[in-house]
Amino acid sequence: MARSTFYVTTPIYYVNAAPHLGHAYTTIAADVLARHHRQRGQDVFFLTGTDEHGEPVKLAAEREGVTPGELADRNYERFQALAPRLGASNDFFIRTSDPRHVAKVQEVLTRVKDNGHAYEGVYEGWYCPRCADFKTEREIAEGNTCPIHKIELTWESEHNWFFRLSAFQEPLERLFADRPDFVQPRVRFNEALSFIDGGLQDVSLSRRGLGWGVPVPWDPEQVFYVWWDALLNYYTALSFARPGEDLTDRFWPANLQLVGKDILKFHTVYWPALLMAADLPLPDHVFAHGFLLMDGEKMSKSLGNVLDPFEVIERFGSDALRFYLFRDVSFGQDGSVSPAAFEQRYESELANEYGNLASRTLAMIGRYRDGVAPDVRHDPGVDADFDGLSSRVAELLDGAELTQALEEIWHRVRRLNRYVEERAPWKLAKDEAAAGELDIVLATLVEGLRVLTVLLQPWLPATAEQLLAALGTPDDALETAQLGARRVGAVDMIEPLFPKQPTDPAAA
RNA sequence: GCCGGAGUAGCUCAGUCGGUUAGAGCAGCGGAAUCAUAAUCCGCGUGUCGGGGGUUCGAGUCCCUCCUCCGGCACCA
Repeated sequence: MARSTFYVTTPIYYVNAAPHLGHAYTTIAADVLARHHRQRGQDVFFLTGTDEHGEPVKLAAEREGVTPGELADRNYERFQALAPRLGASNDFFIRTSDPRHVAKVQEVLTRVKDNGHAYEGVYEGWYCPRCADFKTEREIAEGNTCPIHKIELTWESEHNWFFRLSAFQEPLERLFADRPDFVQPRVRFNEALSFIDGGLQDVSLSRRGLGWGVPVPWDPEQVFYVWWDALLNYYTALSFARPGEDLTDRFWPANLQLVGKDILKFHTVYWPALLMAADLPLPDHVFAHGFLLMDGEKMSKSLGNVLDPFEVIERFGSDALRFYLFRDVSFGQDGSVSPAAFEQRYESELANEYGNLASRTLAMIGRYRDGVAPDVRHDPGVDADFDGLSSRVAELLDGAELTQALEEIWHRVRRLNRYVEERAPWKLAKDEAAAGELDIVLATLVEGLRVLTVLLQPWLPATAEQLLAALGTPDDALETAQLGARRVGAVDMIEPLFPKQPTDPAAA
């Protein structure tokens, strides 16, 4: 069924703004999937990076009195540093300012032109001389002025290059008809399709006089409109991510491209059209996730109650953030997050349910069996609860259902806590005659804990590594996520996995 | 305006092909237990499944209609 390779991408992040929770969200989602597919033994490539060209970067640089390249360098660092802090395992980090990317973009877009999909045309519109760019209807401020420079706009026309998007009307309609899972979730598929059904018009391929971008090889006074340059990163990166090696044939087309719903159109209309124009195969799926809201509103720093990923990581660790974001908000939909909700989940689920399950299990093995898990088969009474779990998780993650998959696993965390109460090992321990029964209970608990930890690894990589090491079963391959697939022996006593934290008064 | 979603317990949501007394988590109340990070477990819900109409032996689940909220409707990276 599944290919033996798995290529997943995040959007490349625009260096004009600082990294925030939204960036962390997409990166973590991609990472969960990348880690899961590695657990399946697949050859995985996970790409993220920064988008550095375009007018907004140029303007921001001007404001700060630096060159666009200097601004990009500075902000790139912050995004590049974000991934490891999130526990992300990306295989490469692309910058669109990389000369190898630039060269590849030129190569692909030249082919698009050679294939007859580019033509010279005239773009007309309201123009701001200071921005050196055209303004769209929505960007025009009161009195026909530039919202940035507060000066009057002039009606100008510019000769530049156009991409024949209209020629892909029918191919795109066919794509959406043939592949109902090309765009996920369904609501985004509908949105993209309705956009296409509205009739596609040609779009600018290049901009004149901007300077900060990928030069058009056949018309050096122009640079490619930043979206084309940006979209192509998913393809170009493979050609130079590994020195001396071209990974393109191995990983292209991508299996899954994660995007935010705000950039749906570019990834589900422009992008497949561009690939078709360049004779390149299309990705299997584009998945658009929703927005994280604060108190039901789009995140806004001015409100001051933003869930700051760096602060959360600082206090609770990256695993806790990774868990929370997919636990509290159904992946694919919009949902609210807050520091208070985070702390609630952290304490009740990570500390009390899962963390404490590990603590009580290890403590009982320590206390009753001198730290060695009994070498007996687990209780068949829990088989029904674990049978098919790992394939169910895999099936859900194939549909990028990160929240549902996590929910399935969490049912079993609760199941094991219930099992402890049902069997009351502390009572069995007082009865010599029940020693065999106690062995089974302890073996079942530790084995169940091991299986769940393997399954939780994509969301809780640092925790899983630590706990599996303590159990002496470091293998986290998905095939080991079956009761009885491994046998735990001597275990190490470890500190609480998710120690309780004093409540942050600012988070109330 | 057009198109697409959504409206289910106080809160957040699940409900696959229509079928037994509509579910989960959280919050609340009561209880049990003591292995554990005083962590866990059990019990407790008179919900007009947005309103109305229809199809059906039977509808939260299909059809019509109305109301409310959200999103999309082109160059914003």
